[in-house]
Amino acid sequence: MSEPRPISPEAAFSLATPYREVTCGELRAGDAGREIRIAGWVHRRRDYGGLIFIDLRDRYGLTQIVVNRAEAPASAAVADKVRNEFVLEIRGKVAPRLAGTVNTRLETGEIEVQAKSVEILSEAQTPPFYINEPDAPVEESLRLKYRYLDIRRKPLLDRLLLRSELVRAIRDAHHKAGFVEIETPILLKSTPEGARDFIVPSRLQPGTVYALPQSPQQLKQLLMVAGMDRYFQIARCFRDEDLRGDRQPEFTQLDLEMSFVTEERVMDFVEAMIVEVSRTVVPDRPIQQLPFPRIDYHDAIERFGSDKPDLRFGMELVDLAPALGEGSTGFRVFDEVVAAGGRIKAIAAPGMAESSRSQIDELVEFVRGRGAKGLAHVSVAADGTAHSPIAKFLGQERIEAVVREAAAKPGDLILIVADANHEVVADVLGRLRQELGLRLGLADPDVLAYCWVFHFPMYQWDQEKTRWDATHNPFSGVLPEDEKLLVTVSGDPYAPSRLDPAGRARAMQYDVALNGWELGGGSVRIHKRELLERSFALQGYSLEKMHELFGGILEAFDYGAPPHGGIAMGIDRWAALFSQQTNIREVMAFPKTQSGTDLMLEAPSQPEQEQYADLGLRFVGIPSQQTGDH
RNA sequence: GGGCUCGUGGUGUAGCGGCCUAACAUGCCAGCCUGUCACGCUGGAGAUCGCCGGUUCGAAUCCGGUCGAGCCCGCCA
Repeated sequence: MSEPRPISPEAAFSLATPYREVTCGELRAGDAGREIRIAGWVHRRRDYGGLIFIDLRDRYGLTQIVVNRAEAPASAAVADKVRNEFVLEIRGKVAPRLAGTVNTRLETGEIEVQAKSVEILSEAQTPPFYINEPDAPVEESLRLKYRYLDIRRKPLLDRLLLRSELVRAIRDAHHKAGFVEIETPILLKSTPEGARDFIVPSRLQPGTVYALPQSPQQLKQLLMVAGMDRYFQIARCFRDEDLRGDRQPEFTQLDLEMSFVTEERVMDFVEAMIVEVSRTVVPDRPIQQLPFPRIDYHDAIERFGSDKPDLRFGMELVDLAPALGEGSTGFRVFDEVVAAGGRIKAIAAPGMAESSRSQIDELVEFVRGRGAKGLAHVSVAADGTAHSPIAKFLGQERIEAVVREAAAKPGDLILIVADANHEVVADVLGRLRQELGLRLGLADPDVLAYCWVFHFPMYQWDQEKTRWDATHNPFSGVLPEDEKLLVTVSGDPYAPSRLDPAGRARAMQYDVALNGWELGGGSVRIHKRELLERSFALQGYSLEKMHELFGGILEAFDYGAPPHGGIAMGIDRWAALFSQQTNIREVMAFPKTQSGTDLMLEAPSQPEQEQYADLGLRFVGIPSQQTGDH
């Protein structure tokens, strides 16, 4: 302890270590003549007998080592044994490369290191896939099993570095804006709403469980009551639901909350933060529109069929009612939909008029798989004339009105969905629009098209449980002008019904979408106890149940809760979009498979009997096995 | 819970009822080579085709089941 510091703080912070003075990415022509030590992995070895080239790699780059058998026979003898992915420490002299042997594709290509000694720090087996050919395809399960090797490869390495920059930029922006970063517990209390919880049995309180947080929602609200004012966290979240390319059982959110704010104020900060982060992390990616478009939820559904519209291209949904006119359309399918109070909408897909029968059949399959009964189409030929299998029902006049209404140009294919349920129409056309937008190359992959979607409905009716279900967050506030709608037709606040005006209430809820992905969502919360109780009653919670589940936060609200609101953003999705990936596993160091297993660590695994015993648990089999026994 | 796709030397693919004693590329091993950088040349080893069962005179190839991976629906504020 009393010894003097061996090295200066500058040196301690530098990348130099006892094994290496320089990294494999930093030597330049100006370093010629230096005697250096360098360490890394063998990227590739080229043996000329009298001359052996070794490309030494670390995460900073690649440096060519030359071993000359005549000049350094001992080093050459070691180099003979060297194989790919061995870890070496080289001592040698930096030398400019001979004329004509400079490698312009390498940042360090002007120099090489003439080895004076080669030491093998670690030997390596032949890896199960190519590390030195980053573009070579490898089955993903193999990459997951040997994730530590995959991370050596440039593409995944670069994405993890970009993610690190993303998180750094997020932290910088928040600190600049006076936010405090606070960690919240991972062992929490189960909450009833939303996704299935991951459960952790308690040993100290046998028979009870913790739940892993689906998000730190309640805690951040408590921090607002605590006066923390501006809080943020890069928070790990857990949801025990089935997986997708953009969904992992554990994932990372930027979670933030602000006090004394309105919807506008939160969106203003978040938008400015997003812009700053984007310009820092991906300066070459243009942001399509500033300020971000703010789209009312109903408009988003009407125009794009989605609450997370991809605004990089148009192809908006068009209501065909005006074109089809009053009375019978002449087409039974449409007439029935109209009679049932449904909707008939369309999109005009540019350049698809010449689609073959089988291509159109494929689109019909696409929409049927998503709940539509069928898909009608009208093609607009190059000469502007419209052709359609349903022309014989509608008549050419109506077909031409459809073309006008859809603003279809020659070469376009108008795709029409009709359904009594207009959610189906919007959803199906929205998905079709997104799919075709990508297929037809209408979406510029470089552009970042952020937008806000706001004023979501507060509730959706849950027919099974006969209650209103919060569409996003049970604490979301209602628009002041809609507060009066939080009542029941029965007059009993604990007896909600489908006909309650609450179904029309709009929430102070906003989502931010990026290129067709939901990037984040948040709201201004209810901070008044009385209103919260009314909202929870509509959601089917008795006073008693409410206290059992949310007692802590309800009590906290009795001690002076400031108006507050915030947002949570998916870091994994953001990183994936920044690195042009459609799968968040590609921006996670150690992701799980679609069945939730970690192929590297072989998790989950069976616990020891002792562990069960400690917890007072016994495994009684999975539910389907149980029923199968009877 | 359901639908679809995939599973062939280390890796990526081809083969899709007999000509397969399984092909190609790359990797791997050995030898040669002093200016390569996806080095080159010569030679060699290496898979019974995820697993189980069935159909057939005959199965990598067809069928059923199963395991694993992926995509999607359901599910997921």
